[in-house]
Amino acid sequence: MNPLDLDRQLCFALYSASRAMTASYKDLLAELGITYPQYLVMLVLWENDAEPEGVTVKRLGERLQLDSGTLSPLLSRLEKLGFITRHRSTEDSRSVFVRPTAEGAAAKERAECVPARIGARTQLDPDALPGLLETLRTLTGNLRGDHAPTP
Amino acid sequence: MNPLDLDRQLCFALYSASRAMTASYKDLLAELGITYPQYLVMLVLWENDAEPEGVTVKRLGERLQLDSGTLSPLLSRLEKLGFITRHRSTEDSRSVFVRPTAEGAAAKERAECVPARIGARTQLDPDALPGLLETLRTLTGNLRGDHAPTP
DNA sequence: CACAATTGAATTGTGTGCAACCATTGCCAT
DNA sequence: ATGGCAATGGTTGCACACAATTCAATTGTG
Repeated sequence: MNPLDLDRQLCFALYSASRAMTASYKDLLAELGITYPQYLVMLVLWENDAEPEGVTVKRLGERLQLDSGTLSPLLSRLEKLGFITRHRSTEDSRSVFVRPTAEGAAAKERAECVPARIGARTQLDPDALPGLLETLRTLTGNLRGDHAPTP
Repeated sequence: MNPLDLDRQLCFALYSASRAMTASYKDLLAELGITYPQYLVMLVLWENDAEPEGVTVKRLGERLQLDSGTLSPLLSRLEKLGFITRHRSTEDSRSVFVRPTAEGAAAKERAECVPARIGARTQLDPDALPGLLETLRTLTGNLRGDHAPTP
């Protein structure tokens, strides 16, 4: 069998599923006025709303596996939208803390129904979800692991 | 439980896995001199190398779920790289046929080892692969299915 | 046949991703 | 202290994605 058959490529199945997922979020997030990657940033901020200072850009990058080249302009847009503020750390002025504004914090309530609505659209068996999550996480870890030239 | 927990979001697991996969292809495709989306286009062209005319842009878009806004500039780059040629259909001059050049066709041989090398990096049980593919395809279909406002 | 509606690509504009580079800041061994 | 070095975030440049628009070519309808 042809090893290059598109429909047999895991990469394409992932690529398609990921784009379909992002597209499905679009109308729900439009109600909040943000994009999907911006939503991911807000998830991290909402998770850490106990931190009075907020979360550093470095920590956001680690959590989402995004570098400053992606995050910097994205955070600028979130700032302009009034969802977050940025301020340099007084401890170490290399670091920049990101914190939700009152409006950004309030958006959390409106976002709480989003996962369930997406979950319904997937029509997946809820019992199958944890296994799929675990498989994808393992896969991601394995792919990130071998940075070696070519096993 | 917090419904907004990042690590419990299928969307983020997919997003991470897809980006890790694309990143993993990078060094392998660098040997061919193309990017990952360009590789996907070449897969479709290689699949249809029996067609003497090639494949239309429309068909490429259907196969990859990409619109002309993405494909047009991507095809321009593949053309400049010498991998493909484009020519308008004589039957219906709205359509544009895309065909691999000799160089583009020859690259197929060099690409044949790529899926196996990626497969090794995933460290997935080969028996688990078909099930995962099926799950992802079903998921993609379900997400594309409901274009309705908000089930 | 005229002509409105549709189709297929290309173009434009916005927002990611990511590599490469840069400026500033902190750290540390001399 | 101080010169070298790592850490942090910003900037630049390129390549997607995708919505919206444009334009030419075709099709459907009376």
